[in-house]
Amino acid sequence: MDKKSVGTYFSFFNEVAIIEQLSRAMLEARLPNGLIAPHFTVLNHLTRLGDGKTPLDMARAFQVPKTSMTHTLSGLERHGLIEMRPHPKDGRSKQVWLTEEGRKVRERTIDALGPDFQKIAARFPVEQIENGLPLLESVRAYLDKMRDT
Amino acid sequence: MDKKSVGTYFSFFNEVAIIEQLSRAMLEARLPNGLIAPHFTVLNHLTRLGDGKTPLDMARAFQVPKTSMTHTLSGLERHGLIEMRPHPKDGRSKQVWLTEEGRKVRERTIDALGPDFQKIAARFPVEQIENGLPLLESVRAYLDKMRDT
DNA sequence: TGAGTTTAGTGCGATATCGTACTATATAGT
DNA sequence: ACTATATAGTACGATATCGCACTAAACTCA
Repeated sequence: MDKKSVGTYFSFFNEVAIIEQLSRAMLEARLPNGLIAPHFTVLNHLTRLGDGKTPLDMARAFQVPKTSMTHTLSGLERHGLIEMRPHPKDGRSKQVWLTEEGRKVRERTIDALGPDFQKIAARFPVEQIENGLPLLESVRAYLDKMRDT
Repeated sequence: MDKKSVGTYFSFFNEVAIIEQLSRAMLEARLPNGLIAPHFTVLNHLTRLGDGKTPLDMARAFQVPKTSMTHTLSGLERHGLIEMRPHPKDGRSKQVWLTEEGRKVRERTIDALGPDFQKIAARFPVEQIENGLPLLESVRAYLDKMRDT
């Protein structure tokens, strides 16, 4: 592969990494003290897709090592935002449930992000973001597939 | 803003975060022991844009806290991949220079990534990635601008 | 030019990340 | 059913991240 092409792929992943850094900082500025992005991401995931998921489900969903997920969940539990219960069908596994407080924190955070999203929307209409999504989704899916081969 | 739009922006940043996670893992699998993605990113930046940059230059380029950059640079220095020199014009500042070994490690890593890029290129022709880049670049630039206002 | 302000970098501490190794349970193949 | 293998989760340790507080140098502007 020629150097210019390699450079293009590098640029792509580099931009992605910087946006990740900036958007994470933006989110964390709105989170209550002691919570960081991965905590919120879990709350949001469970709210949108339903709770009762297993830790491994979520490690896979975010593509983080399961050992990192254990740590994130223990933080959320310590803050009383989730509850861990044994899995009814699998003795090795657990289920993660949102508490009332967990739902509230998620909602309040989204509200707090309002002004930030307003600013972004003022510059990037939702259609433009929608147009960009399919490429990101397919790259993500492909990297995911690459990983377990 | 309606919920659906908020969801779209969230999805966008969520995809970005997952791609960041996966691409970082891909890179780190090819790095020599003891080096992680931020180390490589610095080596690559200095190679492409020229060394002699200050730590703060690079913290800004990657949008990481300067205290994180200090840590990353100390790791690179410990591995003998960069050299820190006092800044000739500014007594508060420093300059970061690549060592021969630093250039080699960067080059070898890029070579080692060859097969990964091949696979990616087989699914996503470089034109497709190029088409996606402008949106990412402008989102990055805008978030950057938002941050210091 | 001196006092106040800004900027570059670091020390430190709390917490996060993640690889390795482990335990317990489940599943598969015979 | 019995053994071998695979899977879910965690303990632990090395290192990374990043906020806060600090020092030293540079800049500002009256």
